[in-house]
Amino acid sequence: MLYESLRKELRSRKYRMTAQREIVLKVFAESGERHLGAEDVYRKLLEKRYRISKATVYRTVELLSKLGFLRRLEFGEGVYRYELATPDAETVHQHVICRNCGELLEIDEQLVKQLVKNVEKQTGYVVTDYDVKFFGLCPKCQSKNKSKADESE
Amino acid sequence: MLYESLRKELRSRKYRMTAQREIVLKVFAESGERHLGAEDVYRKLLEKRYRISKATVYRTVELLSKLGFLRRLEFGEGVYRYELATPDAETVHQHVICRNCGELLEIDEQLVKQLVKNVEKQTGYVVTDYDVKFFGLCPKCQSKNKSKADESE
DNA sequence: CTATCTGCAAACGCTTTGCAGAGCG
DNA sequence: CGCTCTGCAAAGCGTTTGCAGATAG
Repeated sequence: MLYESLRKELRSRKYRMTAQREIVLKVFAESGERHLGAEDVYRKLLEKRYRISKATVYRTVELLSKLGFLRRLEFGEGVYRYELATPDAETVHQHVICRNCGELLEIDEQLVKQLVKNVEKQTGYVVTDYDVKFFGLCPKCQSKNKSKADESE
Repeated sequence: MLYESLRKELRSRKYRMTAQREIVLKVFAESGERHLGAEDVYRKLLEKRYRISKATVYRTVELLSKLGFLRRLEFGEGVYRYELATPDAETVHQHVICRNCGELLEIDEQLVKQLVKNVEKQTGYVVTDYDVKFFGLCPKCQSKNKSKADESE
């Protein structure tokens, strides 16, 4: 299971398995929320009475990303967020974000895949990963908001 | 010209035209580099012996974005960058970024436009803007790097 | 055992804020 | 002249780092 493969991956790269690393990974595995910042993880651990230092959380989250257990995201808030990277399923998700209410919707990966192909062809790059975000108004806010769009941003 | 339209836009929104605002805009208009962080702008001003406070630079850059003279970008470095938003030409650009050497290439906007259409259709959102980044290896680094891909990130 | 990892606290870099004085309109 | 803007310095926030002691293997 997950922690076993963490152990294996760590060993194969000459890192050590520690309680802290397992616990941090567990936060992601068990958390309902999907996009956690390092700071969020730290707070969650405090709530659960785990005594892991903030520095370790930051280091761990980065390590877990490097190992492929987490994926680093970014929504232009000035914070890095992370989520569980389930390597089996295709769970990369690109988003449409409502500028008004903040609603966040995933978009069909297939649409993006197509684009990636074309980009590779056009640029000669090998694309290993990507980050696609669309901003706009969700259907709900389209009907509501005709006026206050100006002062808000 | 540019500073005139800045003056107008400011007045129409009840802001004032100040030397600082013009100067900051000029930095973008005259700078060769395209993606400047607020901190970069501040340093450039220091070099040129302009005595504008950092706080003003931050405030100005934000204001200029709000007014549509600048556009805020973001490349996952934990810094906001800005560029001149030339409203006439279609200068939105999406990028392919090399994970190895950092080279940054623009990709054809048309490719992305297509995707936007589909996303709107599928989600019901009105997409006002977007942010599309691809990461991978540029042709040069593809040939060079067969080995050190691991430790680097 | 010893190299890696952790905790702590301090440092960091970017960004924001409060306030008193400067200056645009 | 009044209201906005600026400069300054301090604080804020997320993140990183140096170091001594703890711990995995």
